[in-house]
Amino acid sequence: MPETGPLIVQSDRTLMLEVAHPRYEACRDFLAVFAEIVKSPEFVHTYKITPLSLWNAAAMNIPLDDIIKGLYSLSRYEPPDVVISDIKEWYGIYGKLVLEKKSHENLQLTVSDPIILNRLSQDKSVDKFFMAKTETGFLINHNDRGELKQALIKIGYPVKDLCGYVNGDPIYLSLRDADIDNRLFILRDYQKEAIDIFFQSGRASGGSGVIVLPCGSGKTIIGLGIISKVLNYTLIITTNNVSVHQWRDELLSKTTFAIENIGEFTGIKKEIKPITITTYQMLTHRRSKNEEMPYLDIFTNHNWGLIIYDEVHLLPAPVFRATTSIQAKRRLGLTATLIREDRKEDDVFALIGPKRYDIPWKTLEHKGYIAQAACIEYRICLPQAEEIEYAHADKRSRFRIAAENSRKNAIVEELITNHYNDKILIIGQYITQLEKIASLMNIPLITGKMKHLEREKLYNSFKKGGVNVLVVSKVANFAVDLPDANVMIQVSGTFGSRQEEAQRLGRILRPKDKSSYFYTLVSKSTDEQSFGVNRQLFLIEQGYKYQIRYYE
DNA sequence: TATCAGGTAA
DNA sequence: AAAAATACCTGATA
Repeated sequence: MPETGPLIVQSDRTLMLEVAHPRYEACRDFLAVFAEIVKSPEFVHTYKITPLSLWNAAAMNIPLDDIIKGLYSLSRYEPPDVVISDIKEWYGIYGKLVLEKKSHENLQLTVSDPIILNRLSQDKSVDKFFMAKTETGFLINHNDRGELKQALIKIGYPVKDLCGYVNGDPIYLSLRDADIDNRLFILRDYQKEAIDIFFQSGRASGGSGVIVLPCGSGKTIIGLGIISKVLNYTLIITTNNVSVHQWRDELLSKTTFAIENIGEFTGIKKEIKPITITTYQMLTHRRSKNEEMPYLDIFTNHNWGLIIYDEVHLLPAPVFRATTSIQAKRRLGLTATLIREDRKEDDVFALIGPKRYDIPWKTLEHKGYIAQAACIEYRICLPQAEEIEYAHADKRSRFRIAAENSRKNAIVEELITNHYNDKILIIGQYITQLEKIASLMNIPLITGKMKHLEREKLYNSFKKGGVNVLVVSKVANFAVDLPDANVMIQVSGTFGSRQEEAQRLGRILRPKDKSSYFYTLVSKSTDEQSFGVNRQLFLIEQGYKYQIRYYE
């Protein structure tokens, strides 16, 4: 047992990782497979082992032995037996409950552990699904496939679903060798790998599940690749209309599929075609509360063979509900983070499927597919008057006072001067704050109020070089058409959203000659600073380090 | 027939 | 715990 590892495993199942250790990076990448970061101060990062990450690791066929051996070789002291046996137990649960097709109507849930079998037959939350008990498990109606898996994961038992899929109506298309502008178009190695793994898993256990890849790494193309393998009627659900058009344009540009076979199902057009693209809002729309959702039956009213859930971390609850009833259809979730701020990760696991593929952001950076980025956090004191206001304010107003710290403006100005050769986006939470920055420095401001045509004009001059700095509100969180930049200055952000921070960094990661800079400005020793810490967790897990600079 | 303002929802 | 943005529908206007 080496006494020099970077990791300390404690019996409360937390892991402490020493940042300055030479094997820090190896250990961080190792932990990403089965643990979650919970705190990341300068010297020691804290992780916790979660059952869900272990199930995802098991579903991706990462050997348990690798995890255990890795822990021993990276730990400073011998890992406590309780932790090792917990890991073995949690990891081992995946695969102990297997759902298979028994007959046309019935499924068989096989439980290969007598203790779990016994426990399940007495559990009130699941026994209603059991039509009959067999020697090794239970008989289930195929209509309960989704609800059962959801209920079981809630009590700690993920199900390995081997029931297979029904095909939808057939289509034909293939990927082009060159896109519509005749640029040669070849799948990158990881894109090919993701497509193959998803499709292969379709034969044995999957054909459903989630692919996790950074923004700008070509998730849409992976979707197209999977459509071209499944070759069935496909429903694509995404977050907004711009993204609907982007999917349509990519289909036209990169596949042989004809435009008359692509439908848009949105507020403007109500088309159902062999490949149909719609939005979550469309599906969950209702005129008023207490009314039903008129479009939610689109899932079952047509013979889809594949459903693609774009940005699966944003999937709304009613779509989860609708998804429980279409477990026999192939389902692909695409996302950059898998983290949901509402802690519904287990619903994604049970209803869309386990994680099938992911690749760390830093790996893509090393391969040159995404740009190198430096993350810098400025901690800025409040000016005296605002400090007093902050001290007297109630909890609710505090965050906003800290966010709108007027000293941030001077720092923004300084950063713009330093980056005179770069493309800069200034992004923030509050319109008043953004208006002030925009008018002080005479920079164009884009908010949700601005008409789309006018936005496009500004995007264009930013792209061409007439404008090099833009101030943008939350529109930039969703705007798919926002041009590339290489500097982002975040003057304020939503409370603790790891997801938002990741998305914003993703904005400046398109590969280019210059490296990228992500500045985040927070008021020192305020609520804003502590929320900032939470925001950064996901990116630190992905290998980004935040430099901290102070402004007294 | 297309477009816009106003209201609602999550 | 809070603000902003989006996308839906309806009904009016040209």
